[in-house]
Amino acid sequence: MFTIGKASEQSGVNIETIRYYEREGIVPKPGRSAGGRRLYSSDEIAKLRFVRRCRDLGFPISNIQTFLSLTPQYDRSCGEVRTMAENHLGEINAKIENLMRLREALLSLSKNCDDGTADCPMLDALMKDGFGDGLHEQSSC
Amino acid sequence: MFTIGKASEQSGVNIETIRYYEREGIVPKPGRSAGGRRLYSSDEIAKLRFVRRCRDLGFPISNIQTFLSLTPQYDRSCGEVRTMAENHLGEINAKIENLMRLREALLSLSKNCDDGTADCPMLDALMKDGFGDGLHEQSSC
DNA sequence: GCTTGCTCCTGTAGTCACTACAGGAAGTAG
DNA sequence: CTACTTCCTGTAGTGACTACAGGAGCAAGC
Repeated sequence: MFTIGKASEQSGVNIETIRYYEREGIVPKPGRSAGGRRLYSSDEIAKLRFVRRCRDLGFPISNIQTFLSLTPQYDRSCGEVRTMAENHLGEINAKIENLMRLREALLSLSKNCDDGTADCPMLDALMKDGFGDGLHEQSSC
Repeated sequence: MFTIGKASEQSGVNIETIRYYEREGIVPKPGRSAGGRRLYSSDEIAKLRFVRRCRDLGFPISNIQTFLSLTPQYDRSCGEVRTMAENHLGEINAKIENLMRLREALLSLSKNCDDGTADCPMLDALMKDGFGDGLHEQSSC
């Protein structure tokens, strides 16, 4: 059994975050030592690691809770997991697309700054009417 | 002069968000009508629109506050704006890269789900040791 | 046995950029 | 005058943590 510090080290989850996960019921409450300290088994640490990896992959906690509730009956879970992963992939793709459009917009704004005149063309353009409205709607390009 | 509803419509900033910007000192307090309602000039609405566009471009509020403080003396601002825009571009590029790596990881995880066996290989892999640790460090690929 | 220093405890508040809601007042149209 | 809409203030909630205050447990050295 490991204290929270070791569990944090081994799982890669911050100590404060572990306590937060416990408070929120995302991971089960661990046992305690005589002095009241949390004690984690290797399985519990593996669960923390699992949560961290899912978070690293960008899954929201709500998804991870579903994952954790599914894991005992693996045989049913695969379809659900796949659906959630696909939804998540869709969101990631949308985010990438948005960021790339945003990058283009920024580049086109800031390259004008090279001309050395007194005014800043970038702020100018942002102040004017009509630029960049509807940046996040897919109709305009 | 326009009420907050019209200002919201014309600037594209939510009513609650306008009040939030005022509370936080991001935009100056507008005048009030006899009955105590906020009244916005076209200039103030333009400022709100400017804030929204910058937010759409992903700038944090702190940057936008700098932009707004710079705009009166345009002649000095261009360099600073460009620096901030370039920093911001760097962050956007990093985000895009991370998301793309993340997409690859997810794809490679979820495509195994096709094989129709009872266990979910995706959750399996995430539970195991060694997968995906250091996803967000740039050393690993 | 005692001190030092580290780790841990609880509980609360702060982060970012909003968003939502409750309970009431002002303004407008018929 | 009534009904309806818009607005007001103030507070709390969102997601996923992070930080801090003030105190307690624990191990090692003297």
